[in-house]
Amino acid sequence: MTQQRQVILDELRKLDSHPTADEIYEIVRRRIPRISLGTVYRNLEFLSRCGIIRKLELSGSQMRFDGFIDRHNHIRCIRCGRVDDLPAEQLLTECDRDLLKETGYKVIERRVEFLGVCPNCREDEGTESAG
Amino acid sequence: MTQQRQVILDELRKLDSHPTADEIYEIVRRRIPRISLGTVYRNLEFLSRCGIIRKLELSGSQMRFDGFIDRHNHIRCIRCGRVDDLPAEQLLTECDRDLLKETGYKVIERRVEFLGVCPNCREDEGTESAG
DNA sequence: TTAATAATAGTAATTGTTACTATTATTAAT
DNA sequence: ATTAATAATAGTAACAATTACTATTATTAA
Ligand SMILES: [Mn+2]
Ligand SMILES: [Mn+2]
Ligand SMILES: [Zn+2]
Ligand SMILES: [Zn+2]
Repeated sequence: MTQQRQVILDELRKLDSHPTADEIYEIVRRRIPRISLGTVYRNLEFLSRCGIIRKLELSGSQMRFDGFIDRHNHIRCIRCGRVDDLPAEQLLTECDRDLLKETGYKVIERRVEFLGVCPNCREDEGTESAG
Repeated sequence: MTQQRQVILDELRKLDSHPTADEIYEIVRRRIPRISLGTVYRNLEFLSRCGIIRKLELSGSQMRFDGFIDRHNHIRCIRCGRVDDLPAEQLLTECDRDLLKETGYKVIERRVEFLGVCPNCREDEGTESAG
């Protein structure tokens, strides 16, 4: 834990706004004015690989980061881009109404993406030493 | 409908692979060798704005395009990046097993993102002329 | 202290995408 | 046909997010 890494982690944990790397850079700069953007990216990558933070690969191009690693989903505003947490397993149609009450968000759309291993790749795994 | 636009649409509709703009460019080039990547991007944008194709903003950075606009979700291979269709409303935990049978995909993770309008933006809408 | 290791700052390179511009194609009016 | 107006193109430049590179600085282990 270098000073830079610690400050990045500290500042990220203060936020519930799921900032981009650039936003974190601007915040950390107040405490470490000479830190470089590369260091921010490198440490965010490091921390998320260690499972200390979460890297959110939401739709849209920019990566966002989350200081809280408990299992939860997210909701994004299609107007301003803001990303908020979603109470754990609040899901699907029947929840849209509850969500309005609980978070104030009017749900317009839901995106569900499954991640898995395709048949081809599963075959490859079988072929290898010990998938 | 220019020739370029038509060929882009034709080729996209031949595929079920949800190609990136670059992949479409490479394919269309075989029929129109002098087409430019800019034209491909411009027409994909145009076609998806018209609702003729779908632009998929899945997690991960690159945009993908879908010639089929009926409502369906997608599944991506975490190994090779391949994106496949998902039978319409197959959803969540109990489905993982069925998905394995139906698509051959071993589900590792699910990502659900809600899109909506945040409380702030909803307030703004109220303030404006006619939301 | 010196050598080995690791992380950094600063910058350059890469990548996906969009914007710009001069040229070419299409249409409508003469 | 000839012209003018419009739209789309090819090619290139600009852009923004991210990653890679490199010389320097900090840390640790002999
Ligand atoms: Mn969160
Ligand atoms: Mn599809
Ligand atoms: Zn908003
Ligand atoms: Zn695969």
